Amino acid sequence: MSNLFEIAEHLERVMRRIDAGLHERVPRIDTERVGPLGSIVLMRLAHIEPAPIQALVTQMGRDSSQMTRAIRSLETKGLVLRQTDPDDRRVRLLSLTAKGRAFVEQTRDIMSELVEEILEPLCARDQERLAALLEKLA
Amino acid sequence: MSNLFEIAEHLERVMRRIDAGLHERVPRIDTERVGPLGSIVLMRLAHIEPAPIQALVTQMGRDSSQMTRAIRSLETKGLVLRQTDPDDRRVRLLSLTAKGRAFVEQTRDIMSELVEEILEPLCARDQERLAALLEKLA
DNA sequence: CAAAATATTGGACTTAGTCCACTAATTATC
DNA sequence: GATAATTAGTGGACTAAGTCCAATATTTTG
Repeated sequence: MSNLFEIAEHLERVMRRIDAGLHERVPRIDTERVGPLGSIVLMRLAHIEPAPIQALVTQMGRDSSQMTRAIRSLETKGLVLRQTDPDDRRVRLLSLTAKGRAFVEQTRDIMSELVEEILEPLCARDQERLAALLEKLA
Repeated sequence: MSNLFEIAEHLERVMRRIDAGLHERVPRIDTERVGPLGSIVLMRLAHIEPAPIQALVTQMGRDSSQMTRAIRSLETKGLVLRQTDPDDRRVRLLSLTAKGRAFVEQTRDIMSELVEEILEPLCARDQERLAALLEKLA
């Protein structure tokens, strides 16, 4: 495999563009001022809700005290609901509120817009090929 | 247009895997303890050396005082050379020392190894297709 | 009952990065 | 030749993010 590092470089460049694109969209995305961690938590939660805090901690590799604080902040902003799990009263099950769900939707829309911009140099068929390849990687 | 947000999600997942992979390789990569910014500066420099500090500041969108300090740190570690440009004695031209070049080589090797690991689910032909598509994006 | 797991709190700490103001040297401009 | 602009560096204040540690309360498991 001659050009593995070239692939790494291309990936890095694409990642940098995504980073930059997200950064300049922060004012439009982060209308609730939840910060980067808050956004990621909400996006993650949209996949796995209802989920115990512990699940977020391990899946995201964060510090549990950090996570507690991040979630409290999301809760006071009305984006997340914390309820004790009736089956195991030690755990708090997190779920998105309607407002939280709307936030995630909005974030997804803007991310789609960004991806569209980045994929612009590819024709529709190539875009689908790329999507298929990326899917295989996951 | 299959689903732009799905592509965004796949990209995000791949990026997370790269992040995680790099993170667990930090002890092997960052043998000179240059930190993440130092690494990026060296990698960037490998492309554009010899380059004035200003070029790094603008290309990387960093604070100039931060860059001055990062570069001084790299210089005292013997990874970078700072020489006044004879054509414009205001600017300092940065270049990699042999040690700096070795560091970049090592980093590239480890990144290649990581990319190889991530691309493992793809056959050789698909890997080449992916490389071609990513190249078009740049 | 003892041990383990979940969540939370408080505090100290590090790192990364930003922002600002200022100086010094050199070059460009009028 | 005086003045303005550019490049680089210094010092200091500041914020944000994240880590680490110790301790507690609650609940479940062995």
